[in-house]
Amino acid sequence: MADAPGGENLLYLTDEQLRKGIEAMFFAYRGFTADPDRILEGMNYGRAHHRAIHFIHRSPGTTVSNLLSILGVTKQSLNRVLRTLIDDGLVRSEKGKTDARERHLFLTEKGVALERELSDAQRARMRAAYRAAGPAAVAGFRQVLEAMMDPEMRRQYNRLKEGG
Amino acid sequence: MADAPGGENLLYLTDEQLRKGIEAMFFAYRGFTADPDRILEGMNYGRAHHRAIHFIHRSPGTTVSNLLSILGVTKQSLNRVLRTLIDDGLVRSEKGKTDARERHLFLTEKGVALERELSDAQRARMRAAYRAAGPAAVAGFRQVLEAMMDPEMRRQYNRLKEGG
DNA sequence: GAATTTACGTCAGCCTTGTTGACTTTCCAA
DNA sequence: TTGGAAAGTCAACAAGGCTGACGTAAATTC
Repeated sequence: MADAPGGENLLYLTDEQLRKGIEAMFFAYRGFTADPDRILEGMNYGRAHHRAIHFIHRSPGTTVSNLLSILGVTKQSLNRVLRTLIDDGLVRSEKGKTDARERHLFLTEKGVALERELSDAQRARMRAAYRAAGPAAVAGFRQVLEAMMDPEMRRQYNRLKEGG
Repeated sequence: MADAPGGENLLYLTDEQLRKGIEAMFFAYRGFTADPDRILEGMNYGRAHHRAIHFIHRSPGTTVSNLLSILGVTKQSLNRVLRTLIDDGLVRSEKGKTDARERHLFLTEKGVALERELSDAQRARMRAAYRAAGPAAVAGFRQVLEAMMDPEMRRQYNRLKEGG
């Protein structure tokens, strides 16, 4: 075993190890989205709707611009999705009280029901994976993912974490 | 601390922990693809081209149908991407010797160069994340991702692992 | 009070990347 | 020799990104 000058074993940083990690991310993300995708297909919604629903559920009353910065898309793109969700009665949009330019977003009962269905499916897979891997692996999993984020995204992620 | 009947602490399986994992996957995947996306933007290619290039590099001489099953898209979708890569001289397609129906795919020098550029960027981020998290965390990371895959994808992933 | 900025919505058009369906060509194997 | 598999192609369509331009209402600043 070749150790680094500092004494730390760096075999886990070889290109081969990194490539395995890259491929693991690719295949795992497919699994990660597979169940919600299956539920949404055929009901006129897609992954974009799922993301909006998730974060509105997560932060009820969030504004459009806040959602924009979390999702990292243009307002035109988000608006198209939000429009259908509002028209279909899954999301409610409320004019702000202190700042009437803002729109605060909430899930309706119907929206909550779909969110539940989607997140139940996604959590079930996550739970199975967590259970199979064990608590120590889960801690490592989260550490690596967090380190992989762009700083701005890490801020968003941590802001959500605190809030929850 | 509430332990499970079996004596195992299951706090890491709470809905809250699972939700954090879900959000971590979402934000981390954005970071994961950000650097290659940046390189590809403006040069007529997208993530689909990156994926094709990656797996052709990974398994030189792979057939179209093998690539299809790895990427999980339709042949029409893959063909469009492959067409532009072949036309632009990044990929070479060779009629099979033992089975002439098959097309074996290889990267040209130009293709290898782009693959290198893309994977260098992606590996750099991965390496930074791995280094920040440490070897134990990396092992856990890979364990959880592997457990999250669909069985068929896990087979693909492991086949690639052995090969490499 | 007027001008500017901010938050949001919307129209129009474009691109990538996914889909289905229909069809042809090539070639292996029964 | 014929059926079926592998590959490629054409056409059409949808989701969901993007840019640019424009409008409106409300807040802020000058």
